[in-house]
Amino acid sequence: MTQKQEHLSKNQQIVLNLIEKAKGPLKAYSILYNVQKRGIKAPLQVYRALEKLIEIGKIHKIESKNAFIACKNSDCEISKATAFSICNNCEHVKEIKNSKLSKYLSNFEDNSGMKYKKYNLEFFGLCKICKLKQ
Amino acid sequence: MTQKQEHLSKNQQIVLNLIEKAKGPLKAYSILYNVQKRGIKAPLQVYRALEKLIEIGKIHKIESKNAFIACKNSDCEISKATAFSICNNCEHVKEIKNSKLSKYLSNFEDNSGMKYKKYNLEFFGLCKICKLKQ
DNA sequence: ATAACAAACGTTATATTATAACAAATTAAG
DNA sequence: CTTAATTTGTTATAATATAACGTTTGTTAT
Repeated sequence: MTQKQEHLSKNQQIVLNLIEKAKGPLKAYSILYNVQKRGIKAPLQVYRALEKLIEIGKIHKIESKNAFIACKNSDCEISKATAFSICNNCEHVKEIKNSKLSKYLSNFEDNSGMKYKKYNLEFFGLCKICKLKQ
Repeated sequence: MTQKQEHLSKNQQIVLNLIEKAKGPLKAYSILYNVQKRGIKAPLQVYRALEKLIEIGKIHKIESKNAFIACKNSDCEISKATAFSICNNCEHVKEIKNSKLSKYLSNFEDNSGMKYKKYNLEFFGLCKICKLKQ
């Protein structure tokens, strides 16, 4: 039994704490500004922590926003199947937890002869609240 | 009858020609270097053309790569439903044209009360060729 | 044709996002 | 304990993208 995900380093823990407390996805440099009081001084320190946290599935990158969000699903698993809903108006982002969807996509095959090991899906639209406002 | 997509401007046409000739996705600055002989001098000229071409559905952005690829599907439609397969080894990218998949995703609803207008899906794995090599 | 408006252009400067390279310190495993 | 692997700290720089401005071109409606 490996325990890769058990012990986070100091910087990794600092960055993860911040991301987990946040209401939405955070950008790398915004993370940097917010952890400077905790001793992290350079972008690279943040990016290295982010890289590791992504690798072990604690956070995900929202590619269309270059931002990072805590994993709310299967906390300690390496994430190779991610789906998000993104509001075009208020920018609210939420990870979609839907077993039918994930089953469907994990088993998806086309005629390319390619076996997919990982996917990332981003849905865009208006969230409930923004729909009412408009 | 609008004809938005009919007439591309000079810069838009230059950029589109290059992307359509390319074998894979191109990065913005690589596009820039390749169109300098045609009179485009600044990044912004490229980015503006890209923005327009995306808007009218002639090209797509591969978000995980910050790269741009010609649309091979419904050429002149504004694209709000995109799916790609990406080889982790050779970086080969291909747009997935699969009506079952697109129907499934276009009609997808979860319990968030959000109606999705657009999605982008990226699959990762090893392509046929790279699978053999490894 | 021409006025009025929108779209695209050219240009300079700058903002934002991310990585290279290297040496030192810390931690995990044999 | 000592070797290997990981993480750190640091400086510098690469890569990606947009702001702001004034000009030019293209469209539409008189």
